Amino acid sequence: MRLVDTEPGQSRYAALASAMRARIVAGEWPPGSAIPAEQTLAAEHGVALGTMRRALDLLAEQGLLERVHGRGTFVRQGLSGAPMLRFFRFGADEREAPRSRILARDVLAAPAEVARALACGPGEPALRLKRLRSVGGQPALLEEIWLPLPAFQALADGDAAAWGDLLYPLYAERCGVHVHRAVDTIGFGNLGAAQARALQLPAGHPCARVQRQAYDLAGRCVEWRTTRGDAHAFHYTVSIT
Amino acid sequence: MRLVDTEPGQSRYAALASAMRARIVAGEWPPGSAIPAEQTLAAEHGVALGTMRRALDLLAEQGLLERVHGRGTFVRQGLSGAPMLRFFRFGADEREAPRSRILARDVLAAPAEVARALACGPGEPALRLKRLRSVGGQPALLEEIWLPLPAFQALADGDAAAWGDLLYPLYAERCGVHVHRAVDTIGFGNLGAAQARALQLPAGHPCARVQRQAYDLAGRCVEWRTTRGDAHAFHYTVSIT
DNA sequence: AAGTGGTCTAGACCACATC
DNA sequence: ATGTGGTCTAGACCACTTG
Repeated sequence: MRLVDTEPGQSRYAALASAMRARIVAGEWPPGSAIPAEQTLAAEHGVALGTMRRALDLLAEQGLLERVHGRGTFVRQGLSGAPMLRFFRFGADEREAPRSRILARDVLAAPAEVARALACGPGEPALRLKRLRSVGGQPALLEEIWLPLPAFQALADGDAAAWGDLLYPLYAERCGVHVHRAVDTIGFGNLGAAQARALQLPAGHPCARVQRQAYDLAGRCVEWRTTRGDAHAFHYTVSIT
Repeated sequence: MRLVDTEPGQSRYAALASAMRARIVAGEWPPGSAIPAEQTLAAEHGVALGTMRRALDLLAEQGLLERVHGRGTFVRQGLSGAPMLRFFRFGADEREAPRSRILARDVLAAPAEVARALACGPGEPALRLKRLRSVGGQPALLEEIWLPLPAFQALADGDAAAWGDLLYPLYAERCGVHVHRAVDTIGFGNLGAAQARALQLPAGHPCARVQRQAYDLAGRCVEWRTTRGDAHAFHYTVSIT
């Protein structure tokens, strides 16, 4: 029977949740796989079923686990799509899948801000991508993406044209990196000359700027991205309570 | 003992939650007051304590109730502040409370879009406010606010200069309207000449536009508001999982 | 001390998915 | 049929708040 350190003031189920989180982050059950049944885990930790359920519910709320009635409890896969387009409304048919094209791929010294976020030494080499996303054949979003380098070496080589339209599944397949959480910071700016050209807009045109930092299960920042698109196409809804 | 219709496929606690929601919306316990103890409610409905707790937890998650250990369970007051400024970063000292000034107050026929949202007949009279919010003495946000009219008659009369800096507490005190939920839609645009003048910016300057619809406990739209501020001061962070 | 919500238990039974 | 998660019960005990 596994014992759990119970800090005073910490409830049993919270301690159990931490313990389970540690086992998941350590890779005991890889993303997408099922963890043992509630009964098994409860017995293993010597607690009542309800207490273990409470712990697992907590982790599910936090997005670490996914519970499926009748099938089991699973470690969540990475974020499915890259829902960058949810911030924009372009006239084109929404059902049509957006297309991606890699405009540039270079190994460069990361700027200070990027290096700090990615936790690689300042000036250390990183992989930089420039990417254009199109909707209905029209250029819509321009992205600049920084990836830390030993981890993403697999993307520095090979044919980028064969990558497909979604990056996160690619990260998972080719580099074993699962994006689990992301923080987007929205701001406003103006397009530089080259950026405007890529988006077929006049230079200096107003743009919405979304700066994203993406994290894996262990909380490491694994992607630093800036996305720009026509400010007039920007549209976002927030519900507050 | 109160009985609850249990639709097939609906769990007991969900049905209980609906029943409690109805009693709250009906005003059985006004905002800010405590509801009876869990034990009492459980007995009243003839269910186990755990089941009633589950129902109340659900309503708490939905923001309808607020649970306080040792004191009781309370019907939530309206949204505390009007956190419109969370969308912006102005240079001024953040600790300093923003100030408000009413620029105009008129009873007018509501435009079609507003009338539809407020569920008053198109062209029926409504109260329109124009309001300027300043931070550190500098004009920052310009607001246009529409309120449905029999309900807000108390604000059509009296001295608007004495209103103070927050509107939602005012709605509660003077009109008995509690704002419980709001939906903000963000976009970018350009300032008209008069708007720019009020904000001390050049005409045509880019602005962020936040369109808010606020709802009371019963789900009625009780406020329609558009807020504009310098697009370059706009700044918002979203976490996704 | 009394009343409130929060935690934990042990067990029964139900609903869903799979073989 | 079996195994999974979801619901519900009845009760004990703990932690926090108030008079």
